[in-house]
Amino acid sequence: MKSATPKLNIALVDDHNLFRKGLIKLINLGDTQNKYNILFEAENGGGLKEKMKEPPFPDIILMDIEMPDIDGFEAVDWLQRTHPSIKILVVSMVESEDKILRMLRLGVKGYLSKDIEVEDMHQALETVANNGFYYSDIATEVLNQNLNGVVKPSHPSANLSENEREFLKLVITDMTYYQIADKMNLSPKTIDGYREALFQRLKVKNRTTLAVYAIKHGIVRL
Amino acid sequence: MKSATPKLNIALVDDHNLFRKGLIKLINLGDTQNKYNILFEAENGGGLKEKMKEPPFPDIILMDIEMPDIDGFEAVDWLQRTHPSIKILVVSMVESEDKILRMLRLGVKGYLSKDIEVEDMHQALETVANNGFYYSDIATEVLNQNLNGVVKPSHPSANLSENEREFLKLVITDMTYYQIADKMNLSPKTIDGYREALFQRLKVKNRTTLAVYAIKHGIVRL
DNA sequence: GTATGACAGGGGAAAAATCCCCTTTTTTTA
DNA sequence: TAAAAAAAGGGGATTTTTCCCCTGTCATAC
Repeated sequence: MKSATPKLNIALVDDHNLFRKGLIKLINLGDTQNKYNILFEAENGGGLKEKMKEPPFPDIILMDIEMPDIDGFEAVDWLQRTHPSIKILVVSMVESEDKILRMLRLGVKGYLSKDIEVEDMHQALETVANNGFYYSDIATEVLNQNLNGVVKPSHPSANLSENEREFLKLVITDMTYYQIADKMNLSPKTIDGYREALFQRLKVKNRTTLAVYAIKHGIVRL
Repeated sequence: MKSATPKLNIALVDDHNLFRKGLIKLINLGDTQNKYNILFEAENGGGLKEKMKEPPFPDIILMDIEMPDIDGFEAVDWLQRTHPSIKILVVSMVESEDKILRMLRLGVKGYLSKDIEVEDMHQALETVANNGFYYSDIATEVLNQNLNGVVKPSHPSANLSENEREFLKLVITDMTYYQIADKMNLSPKTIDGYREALFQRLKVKNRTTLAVYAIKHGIVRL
């Protein structure tokens, strides 16, 4: 059977064979009109470049981010420069805002989390094939916040005094508050005041969670 | 068609829906004798515990390691204590020697990397179903090295008991030791013993530096 | 000028963490 | 299977942390 419109060629770039093979099954499952053709698979950006040396080229590429050697960012960047007409749909388990934003800025047509429903994946493929854009919830959110100049309700960790930062550096050590006071040439009671203020502002309940907060938010380095 | 032997019930524990669904397709693909039945899926250890509250129980569980909340290690530990007859086949992209070894020590029946061939996955399932063991290359290598007494100056954080790891996860929260004891169904005095032992082994002097150590050495995730 | 708020400091008590030394139970191993 | 080694638990004391309420100082805004 020969369809009027030629099939759409799809390529998969992901470093886990089991995931690629499963994804192929899922794509075919939803491809009731038999319009998709899996052109090739690659394990990483390097493998992709290899396959892209000569035609045929895919119309759509499903791309993971975390891969050995040449990762998704590099691969997408390279694709946009060398084959700008190819539509890229990112399929990744990465949920960090930074990385999502970076991918969107590179101009990908879609961003899917790996824990979406199969139907959503089909929908995304369909949309992208028709020159649309498809972002899963988490990516949409990130996008909106950044378009609307949501400068982010200034993180509480943004406005710390110098003394408070110094105090936090010492909080993650094995010094007692009394020793910290001594080192900072302040009264233990003043230190107690810093502690109390930080507990409230950063919404933590004890010294340990304060230390964890400081580390997690990069206020102190390990 | 009714087979003489009842079907083998399989459960999948992995936090990525797309991977689970793909894996199901791949399992069915190789199941020419139609002997496997996917009993349920779970997103993490918590979901697994939920499903394991009452029969029917699976015969084999395919388990990922990295999952939110209750991870693969905890889930396997729990399973071995509560349902020791269930066969566990780890399917993970984790390739760190430490973690592979830890899983093997927990007594899993098999260890598969996510980038194996589909046929190998079928083979592994078959082998485990028949009371065998199946380790993919990387796991076999790790196992051999350690059997041959390639000791490796093991980091003190390498040989922590499961209870100690669980304790460390709770140490970085705002729970008191009393609450931790309660949650782990142990006496506060036992928890105090864990604390003391870890202080000495990891050379730290208080709860805060213990938490910092655990974070710095990747024993707990933020 | 005075109010307001941020910063430094204090008293005192309750809660939690830390330490030291010891017993029982369970598991491993020789 | 007896001995040894972990693991679990306990008593009790000391130190540290946490909390609440309160005083003075200084600057800055009104």
